[in-house]
Amino acid sequence: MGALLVTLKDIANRLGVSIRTVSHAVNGTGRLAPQTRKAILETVAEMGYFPNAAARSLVTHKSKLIGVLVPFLSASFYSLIISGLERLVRQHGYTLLLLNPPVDSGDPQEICWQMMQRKVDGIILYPSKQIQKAAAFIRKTGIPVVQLMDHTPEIGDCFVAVANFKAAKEAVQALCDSGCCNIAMISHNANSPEVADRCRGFIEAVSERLPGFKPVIVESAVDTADAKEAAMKLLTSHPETDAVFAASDFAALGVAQAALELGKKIPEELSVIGFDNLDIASEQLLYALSTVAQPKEEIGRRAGEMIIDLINGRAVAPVILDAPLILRKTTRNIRGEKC
Amino acid sequence: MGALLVTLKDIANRLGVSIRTVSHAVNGTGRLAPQTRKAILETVAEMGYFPNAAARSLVTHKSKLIGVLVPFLSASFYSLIISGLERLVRQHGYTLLLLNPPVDSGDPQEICWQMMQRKVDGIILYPSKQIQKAAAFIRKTGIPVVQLMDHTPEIGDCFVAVANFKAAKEAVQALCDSGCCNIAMISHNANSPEVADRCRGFIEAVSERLPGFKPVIVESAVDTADAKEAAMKLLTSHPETDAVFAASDFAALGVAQAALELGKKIPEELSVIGFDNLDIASEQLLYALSTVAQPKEEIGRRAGEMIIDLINGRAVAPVILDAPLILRKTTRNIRGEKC
DNA sequence: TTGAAAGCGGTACCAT
DNA sequence: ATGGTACCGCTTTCAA
Repeated sequence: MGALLVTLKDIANRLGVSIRTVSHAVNGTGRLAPQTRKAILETVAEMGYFPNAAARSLVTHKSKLIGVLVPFLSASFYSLIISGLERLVRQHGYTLLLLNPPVDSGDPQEICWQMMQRKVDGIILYPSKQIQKAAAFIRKTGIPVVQLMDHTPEIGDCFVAVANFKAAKEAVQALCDSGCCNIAMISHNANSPEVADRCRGFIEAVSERLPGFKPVIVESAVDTADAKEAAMKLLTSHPETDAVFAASDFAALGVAQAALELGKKIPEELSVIGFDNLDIASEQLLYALSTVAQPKEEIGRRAGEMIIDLINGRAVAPVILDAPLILRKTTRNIRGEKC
Repeated sequence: MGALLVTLKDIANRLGVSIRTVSHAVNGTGRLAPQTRKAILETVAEMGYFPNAAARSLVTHKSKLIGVLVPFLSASFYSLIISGLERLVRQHGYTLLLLNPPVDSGDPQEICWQMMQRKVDGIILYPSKQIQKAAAFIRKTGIPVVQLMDHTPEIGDCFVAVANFKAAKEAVQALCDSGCCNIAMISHNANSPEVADRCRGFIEAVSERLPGFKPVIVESAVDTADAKEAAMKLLTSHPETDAVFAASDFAALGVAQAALELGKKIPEELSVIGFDNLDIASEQLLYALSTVAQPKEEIGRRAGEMIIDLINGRAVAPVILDAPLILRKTTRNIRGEKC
């Protein structure tokens, strides 16, 4: 077995050349005699040398590290984003540093510190309430930041998000088109702009298509059980409801549960559309959920491209992706008769 | 605005003390006059200093980084493991370096290189076929490794896995107990030991409880559509089948789809048990899937504890976790009459 | 208790 | 085309 730690110097000594020469051979930089380079590369392979990122980082002031800060890893939502992201940045020689602190707990500064200490070249994060508190701190470091899904100006204005308003509006329009005229919405208590935009989209679609109709919007947690409870109240107090637009797939499933329990037929008596297109939507045995599909991998990919552009000093514009509506079994696709 | 890069030296100069003194103050090491320490800490806060991990790593030969190498981030399976893992290691001052290379493609050595260059203190990985090729390389570096879910001796013998054999056996026994006597299994073509153990558990349970019965095992990909196809063949060629044990939740769902399409009632005419307990199992509207629950977060947590013990030179023993059976709607819980 | 200084493994500038 | 060398920011002996 060879040395556990082969350095440039070791190679240089072995070949009787200078460290600088070996460095250039390894990096493919500078001008070197082809023969010299070849000899070095052979020795490098033979001795099992690989560069020490820390040493390199220390002198170049670059870490080739990208910090990722997302709230949930659970629901496969951010996981897919990260999957797309990882792939892209790796192609550019970057590696992900993954932070996944428990939601809204712990000192945001402390979390950021971890990334600062590592001297990450860029940061990709979801601007949660908690993180927003560290906005000034993050900004002051001057490290490029790409925000995900949402966008807080205090942190910066590079972000990749989804056209929530448009997507929601289209979903609700589709509901109208299929003949629904008593459409309600299940929203989420978070005062997050994404959800707010979905509400606005809902409201605008309704007011355009169903003039005079006063839609009801109820709130629930992003959780099937809680949404079901909310939906039970909604559907009993407003039995005329013939469609529900939910701000998440979890909520949509809660609605469907409630409807089923109340003996409402889906989609004949009640249409349901969710948001996100998680596995739980597509993999329903019966009642495969109609939903607004967030392009998760693409979001990750675009965020990756953006952060790399930023790191390289290129100008970038925010990216807002369309989220197409996927009609499955919880909506009537045939155009029903108008109310 | 202050300097973008405050160093120990800056602090030392400002206070007229030596670098060493500041270093000790920051790290809480060494003996220092309380007043000196206090003054330094104040200046540190004031100037917004934070240590440079690269510099520190260079001299300590420790990176406080743990490399994570898992195949899928998609199905929320590894995501949950990582979630549990991240939380634990962060409490110990470690950060995760996340690698998620496309399954079975790319040079395994190259992937490992990324971690070696970063001088990760420990590695947590799923020993895929691809990674196994780099076993010797990994081993030679002497970096502690904890394997997930499976275990290749060439890589090492620290791992946290699940008692697949036992869990599968218990699941099938439960099927027998509920009165099923024509039990089939959908397995997966991967020659992975985990899946093989599930098959063994299935076979042993069947041969103990249903002497003389020759069970059929068919294979499919870990994919609803493919499993459905396999199940269609199975259920039509063996219409007497009254229960299917699937090696994954996806496969189980495929089976259920096939059954429904063939007009078989679940669970009255066909019981189905899956494996993993993913969201898609628990969040089924109808037919909430009975399944073997892999304790994902705990797997992550235990792997985290193990790698840290390893890093600290403590002795560790492999961990094999139980995976409890969760009975939901796709099994008859009432004890049916024996065949 | 504190300071000076020697590296850790690289990069890059300045000579040669 | 190549060698010598001054750092990068930090930890850690060794002296004082």
